[in-house]
Amino acid sequence: METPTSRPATLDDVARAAGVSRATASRVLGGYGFASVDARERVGAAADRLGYVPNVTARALVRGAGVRLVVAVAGTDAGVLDDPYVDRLVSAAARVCAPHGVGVALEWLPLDAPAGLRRLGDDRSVCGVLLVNTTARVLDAVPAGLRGRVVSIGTGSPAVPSFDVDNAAGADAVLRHLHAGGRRRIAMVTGPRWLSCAERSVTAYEGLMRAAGLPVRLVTGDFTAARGGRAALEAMTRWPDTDAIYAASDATALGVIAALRGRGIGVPHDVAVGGFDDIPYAAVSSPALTTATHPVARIATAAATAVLDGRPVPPVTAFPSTLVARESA
Amino acid sequence: METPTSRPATLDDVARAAGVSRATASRVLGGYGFASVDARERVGAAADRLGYVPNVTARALVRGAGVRLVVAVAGTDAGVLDDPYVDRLVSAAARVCAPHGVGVALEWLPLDAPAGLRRLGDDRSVCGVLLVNTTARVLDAVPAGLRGRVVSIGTGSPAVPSFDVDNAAGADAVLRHLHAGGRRRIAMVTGPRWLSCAERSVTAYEGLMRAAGLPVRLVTGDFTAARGGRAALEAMTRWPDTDAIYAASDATALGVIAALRGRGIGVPHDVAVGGFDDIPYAAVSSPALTTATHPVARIATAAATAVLDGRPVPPVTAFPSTLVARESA
DNA sequence: CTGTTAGCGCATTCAA
DNA sequence: TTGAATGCGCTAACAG
Repeated sequence: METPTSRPATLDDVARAAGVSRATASRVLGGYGFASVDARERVGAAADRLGYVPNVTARALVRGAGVRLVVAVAGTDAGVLDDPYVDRLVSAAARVCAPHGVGVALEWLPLDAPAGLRRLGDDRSVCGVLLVNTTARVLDAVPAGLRGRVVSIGTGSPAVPSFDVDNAAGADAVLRHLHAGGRRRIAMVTGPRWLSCAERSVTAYEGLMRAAGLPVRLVTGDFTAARGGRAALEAMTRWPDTDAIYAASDATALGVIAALRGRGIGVPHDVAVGGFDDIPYAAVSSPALTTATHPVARIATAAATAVLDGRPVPPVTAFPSTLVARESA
Repeated sequence: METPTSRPATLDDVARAAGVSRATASRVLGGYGFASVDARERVGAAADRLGYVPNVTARALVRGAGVRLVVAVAGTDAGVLDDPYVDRLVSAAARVCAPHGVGVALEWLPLDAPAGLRRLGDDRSVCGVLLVNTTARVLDAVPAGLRGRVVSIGTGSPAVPSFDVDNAAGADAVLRHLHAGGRRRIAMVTGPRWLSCAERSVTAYEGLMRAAGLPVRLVTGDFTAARGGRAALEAMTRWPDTDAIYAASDATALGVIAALRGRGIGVPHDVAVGGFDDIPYAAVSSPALTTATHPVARIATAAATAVLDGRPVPPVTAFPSTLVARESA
């Protein structure tokens, strides 16, 4: 805090003020290598007297490290970025990255042109990539240069470790709850069908229905409330005796409930509704939504931490999803 | 795409492959300065043959530019970061920053120790700061070194341009709607009282109530649904004849509605409820929420763009908020 | 334990 | 119009 109006202090300034060489200053400030107590003290004092802040850019350059973590969301159009789920991922990642001097960038990865990934691999300023909404095609397009610094929030591959919620278990829990409540004609509003991690809950649904000898009633959704509402109406038209709807996301479920209400169908009296995600509004909706947890922030935190640390990661890290029984089912 | 397994190409590689000097290659790739058509062609060809991607880190270092945009959220504790509003801001900023090679970091700024701002000002790797939830104290703590690269999402100051929604107009619109619907005993659940941008809607409320000769009934909230619910109960206890509640945020309003419902109070029949933000779930809640718009993503986009561009910015950029009349009022 | 020496990859003077 | 040289701020060998 010596000269408030001048330019920020550099390592050189600190070294000079402390009467040591730049290398020594670097060592004590960096915390590695040897340094006498005396040197340590003087450098430390000089540093905070001058208000020294290491220049992350220079450090990254010389170490060949990156300064950006890219969140790449695959999808048919840039609209996939307009999703509270993505917001939460990015925000959690940005929070983890901050203390490391790393920033987060958000990009859309065109589903049919995953070649954009090559660019990321060749960009030395990128310290890691978080892939979101992966497909087999996207995973195949991951360049070798990205190995070890790319993870998937969703389905993984041999080259791309996965960090994801256990969709199947979550779906299972909600569906069993529906069944335990006496529901026997359960329709499901899915997520986008191209999304492999969302397919896991569809698989769980189909498996459960078949095992119980119940009809399989699928309507395609896209995780949005608007589409959920339309899907619910479609389901009730095609199968009027439906007594429960399982939605692949809470947003979808809220849309389903709103549409049912609009049709004068009582929830849960006539039709029970279950969701997935346990978003904040699930607790205050009317009726309060029965759903399964989805620890989005924890997942993003773990994923970002993994690429920041750069240590080897198990091929798949599954985060449990547990039932939250409320009023809608 | 010459040698896929080797290290990413550098400017040197491109220059060598094109048979020109590094300086020339830099000029044509950077788009500035002169270069013969021939040189331009050869460098361009070499660049994309080698899959050259400029190293943002090196570029930033030499130009003295930053590589990170820091979103600093002021608050009493780190919990302020757990807010969908913050998520949206960060996400929108990360989207704008991506094409510039800039990443976004998210930090909590302790309300009583805004000295952390000095560190940001002295950090040469920080290209800009987005202040969120500002107070006078925080604004005063903005170091001179940050001038020109810091903006506020909320209240500003002579040194910190403001980008914010027109809270007063939004509050005004909802309150007038309530009044037009015949409500005369309108309570308000506020945001945190230390938050100056949230106080603007309180001021609007008080002004309107006084002008209409109506009672002022304030309960302090914190933008959350949980607190909104408790506040609603408190209001109905203190002033049982209350016929409308204006909440400073949609989350609060949803909490209010849930609490009222729990007490058997009909919305909007007994008590009308208005919110602010127009979050996605406002449209599908039951009853659908009457509220005013809050273009969070647009605000963050404009704010981030302003600091990235580095051009002078007007002291305050207000984003309009308009009424969305639905069922709750 | 410490200082000297080399760069990291790039933009930008200055001369040619 | 181009190339050679310089340095952004820092870390990592290396030699003292």
